[in-house]
Amino acid sequence: MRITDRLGEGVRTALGAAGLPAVTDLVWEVPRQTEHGDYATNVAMTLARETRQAPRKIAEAIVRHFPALPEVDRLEVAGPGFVNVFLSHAWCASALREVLAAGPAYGRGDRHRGQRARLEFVSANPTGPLVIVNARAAAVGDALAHLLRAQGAEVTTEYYVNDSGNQFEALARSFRARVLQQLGVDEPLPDSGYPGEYLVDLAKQYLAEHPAVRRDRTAQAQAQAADPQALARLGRWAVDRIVDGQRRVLADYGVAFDVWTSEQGDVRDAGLPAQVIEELRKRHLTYEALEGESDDRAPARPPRAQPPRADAPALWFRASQYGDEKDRVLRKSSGEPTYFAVDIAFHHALKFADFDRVITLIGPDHHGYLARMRAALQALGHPPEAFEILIIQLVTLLRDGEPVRMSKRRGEFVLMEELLEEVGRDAARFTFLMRRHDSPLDFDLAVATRQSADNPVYYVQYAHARVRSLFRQAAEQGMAAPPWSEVILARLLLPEEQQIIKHLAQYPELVASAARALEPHRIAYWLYELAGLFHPYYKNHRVLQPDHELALARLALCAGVGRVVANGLALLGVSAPESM
RNA sequence: GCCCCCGUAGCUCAGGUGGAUAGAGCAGCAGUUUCCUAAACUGCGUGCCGGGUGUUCGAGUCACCCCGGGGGCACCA
Repeated sequence: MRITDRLGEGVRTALGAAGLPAVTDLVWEVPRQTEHGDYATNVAMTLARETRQAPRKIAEAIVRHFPALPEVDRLEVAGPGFVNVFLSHAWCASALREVLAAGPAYGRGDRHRGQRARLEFVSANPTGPLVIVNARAAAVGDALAHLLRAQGAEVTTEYYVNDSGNQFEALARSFRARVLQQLGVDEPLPDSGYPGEYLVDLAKQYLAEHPAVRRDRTAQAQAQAADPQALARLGRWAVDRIVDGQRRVLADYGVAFDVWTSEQGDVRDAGLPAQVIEELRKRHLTYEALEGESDDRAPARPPRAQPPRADAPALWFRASQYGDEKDRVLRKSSGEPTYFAVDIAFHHALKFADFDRVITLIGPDHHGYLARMRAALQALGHPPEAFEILIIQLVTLLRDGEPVRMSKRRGEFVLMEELLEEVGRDAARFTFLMRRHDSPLDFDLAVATRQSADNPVYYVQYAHARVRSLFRQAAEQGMAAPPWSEVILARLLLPEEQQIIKHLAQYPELVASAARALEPHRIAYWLYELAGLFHPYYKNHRVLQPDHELALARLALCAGVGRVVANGLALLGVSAPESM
């Protein structure tokens, strides 16, 4: 039973005994200052209005009638009417025992048991290698998957490959130009093409694998003639290689996706867009119109945004009925479904097919898309809260304090694999997870490399390594640790020791709240705090020492710290080294 | 013009679902090693929490307005 539940029972008992009304939601918080106890509740303040009594009087009544519990040392009334609870040494001992008994399972819970969540992240366009911001999304997404699973959710991670549409075509044309260039043809890159060097390498590889093409002037001519079939095949070949490369880099990063969904193969070829358009039409949520006819408000838009005039009508979705600022096109006048329609189909027919929760990590440049997506899904009967979007903010890469300009269009970017090579997987992940995912991040490569020893990740990992080292040392001294249940934890009386145990005891609640809020960075911060408690303790108090009983008790404490550090780092996808 | 996000110490950032006297790292300065790993430890902080109004017993946190920064606003994806 959680200590807060136990304390809650005590308060309820006290309220009853004092003749005060019962409360439904009882909030316990950990005060910022230790003088304010280990836990505090504001219940007296919330009851003040209803009972027309002074908060402090109510708090005093609660304290007076609070039952004697072995977990509780004493209670105090403080400030405007807080009830502060100070926990006992006995409780600390049992809390540590719980950590040691649970082991790797410590921190797991069932808050999200029974929930089936589909979690999509990274989903970079298959037009080039992964870059830095993809590494950030991968770190956050993977940690979220771990977090939700730790709370009992069934999570399927998904990578969506946009292997269709304009960008795919631009890629295919660029690749064809590179292949032709390799064949000695003077072929320029298309205007909106991808200039990166990786396509040159891929072109070489392609020709090496297809010696016939190199010799066959017909094939060359065919490619030049822009046969759509041949171009599509060529593009497909390039995209497959590029996606393979992305998959490899992610695997090196420790991120493996459960599902790789292809926009072309799984959504378009399956005919899902037409189905979903039909479904919306049946609900009378569509209409045909030329540009502008639909919109009586005619919002003043920047002149350059004028779309080309179409002479055939397009099919529109009444998104404005569901909170979007205007209606949106589902089917272009050309008869092609828009990306929006394809995406609705993807969400409605695939993502929501077997899942009750859909979480998608996107870049800030896509956030304008959220309103229309939410509108469409709501129109199709999905509750709006089931569709969650997390914005992964941009990473500004610095080198010696100077921003590194990145643009896929210009072919200038720092690759994810270069980042991993330079700063390492653990440091990269932890750095990303030390920030809120929705706030922009400055990442100075030079600093991260040069001062790698100052990186918080090493501070945390070192706490684990120290514990492991301690146990190696203990073993050498012939001090085999007995079952922890036999160790006299009551010997842990130092304030530092009590404080560390209390910190450890908060871990399960922390995991639950980080999972609920979808904020893995809370784990990283908490681990950093734990290391900040442990290192000074280790420095100032000898663990392995003549007092055998005390040595064992301290070993048990260190085992608990090491255990929870390992558990927490595992949630973040960061390793817990045996030694450093 | 409309919408979204951000604004906390010199810098980078934390500040559960509103709680008590707002924190950490870095940078800077001064120290610690006969001692389980110095990737460590100890000490040094005068912040109109961008500004204003409001809600509340209580606002860095919630609402509205303003200022400043970023992003978005296609029959592109």
